[in-house]
Amino acid sequence: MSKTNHLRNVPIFTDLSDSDLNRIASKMVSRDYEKGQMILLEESTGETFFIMTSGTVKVTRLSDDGREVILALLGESDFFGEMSLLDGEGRSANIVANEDAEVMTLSRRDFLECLETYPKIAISLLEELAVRLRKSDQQIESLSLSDSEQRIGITLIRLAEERGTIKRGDVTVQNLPYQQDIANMAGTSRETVSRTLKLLEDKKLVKRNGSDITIFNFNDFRQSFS
Amino acid sequence: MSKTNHLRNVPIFTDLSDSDLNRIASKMVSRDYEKGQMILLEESTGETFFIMTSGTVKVTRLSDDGREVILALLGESDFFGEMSLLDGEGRSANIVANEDAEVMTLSRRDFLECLETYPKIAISLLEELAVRLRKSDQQIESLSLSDSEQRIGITLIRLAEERGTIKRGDVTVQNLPYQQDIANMAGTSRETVSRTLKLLEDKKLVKRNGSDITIFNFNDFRQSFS
DNA sequence: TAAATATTGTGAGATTCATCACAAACATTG
DNA sequence: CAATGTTTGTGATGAATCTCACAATATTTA
Repeated sequence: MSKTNHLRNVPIFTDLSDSDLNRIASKMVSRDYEKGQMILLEESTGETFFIMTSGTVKVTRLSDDGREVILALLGESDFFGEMSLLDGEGRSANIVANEDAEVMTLSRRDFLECLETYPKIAISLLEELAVRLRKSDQQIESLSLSDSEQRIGITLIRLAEERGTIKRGDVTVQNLPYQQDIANMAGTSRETVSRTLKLLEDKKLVKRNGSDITIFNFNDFRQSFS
Repeated sequence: MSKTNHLRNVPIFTDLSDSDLNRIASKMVSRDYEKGQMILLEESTGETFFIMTSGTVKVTRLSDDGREVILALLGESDFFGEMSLLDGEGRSANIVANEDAEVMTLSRRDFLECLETYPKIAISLLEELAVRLRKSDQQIESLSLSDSEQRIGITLIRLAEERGTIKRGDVTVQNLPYQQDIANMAGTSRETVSRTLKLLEDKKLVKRNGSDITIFNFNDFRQSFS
């Protein structure tokens, strides 16, 4: 797919004309990363805006003793790197390729110029940040109030909403992340994830099949873990 | 103080000329709220953008059984209500006047028009949302990784950074929130806050005086709770 | 395919912390 | 200044869940 076509799929660029898209695309550069490779490091100051064209990456924060919190999993058409471009602070998170990934990049200067030139992009970006902030707020609530079963349930819902496929009210997520990663998303331990997944299966709320999981009656499921 | 002068103090408006500020101010309406009064309710759809001119409010989420998570405490020149204006979703949080508060409001239509007309406002708003998102991410990390002492320490740091006064490396926060509110900010229980504050005092890291608290050697303190 | 490595499952014990139940201190109001 | 209501302090207890230690699978590599 051409660079322009990739851009067309990115929410913040959808409002633009073909010629504008081309203008922007011409300033972007492609880069490839292998699974496990660090794309952005905490502490480094941001000079680049990234848009994913394939693969997945995880956005994490690391504590001194090496424990990891996963803030988000991003896939095709998602973007990152905008935060430190916007507020000038250093990176707040690390980004690691979760599988082989391909991205397009825009320099700080071109990115900011883009915002000045196309107010619509700035507004779309505001919408996107509002959505992310809302999700963060929900996660803060869930971490503050819920027990581990709830938090793991909510994490499954997040995964299902982002990469699940629906079939008669049931949602299947293929290639569930490792339990350790789910634990790092849910703020719990790997062992607790193992036990809880089994518990959910015993309750007939989900069915596992290798690394796939099917959530039965997704709407009810979501309801009960609201 | 005039409406225009209030606006001048608000970060997202600082780049504007006097005449632009006046134009915007003329569209704003003042409102007063009494301590404890609900300003915004979860679930209601957002039609208004708010800028605080005096007092403080708390931004909360409530669980079904009435437990509360405090996402932020806002004071003069802070603003809120932009989230659901931007992404069209319902409110994600409640806003309650923590003490008598005075705000200026802008309608949805005028707010969005503002963004279109003054790209600089949109960019400033992006910066502000980036800052908030960064804080949320930090809080998610802290809730995921830290024990209650750490979380309470981090909460004290947040409070000190927002409303503390420095004196020879020590920072004093006057009028600390109630322990219940600190607990709701730190994701722990009121009793644990009580015990932990005493513990920090025993360790000579802080000193309490009625409802004031002084954090000794603030930089070290922040360091050790990073 | 065998061996090596990575991931998941599971029991047992230790630990943190929420909760309950009051007591003490502080503030507010008649 | 009682007295009434709020906020804070503190012990005891139990439940949730983390951690440790391995066993059992699954997956990858040689």
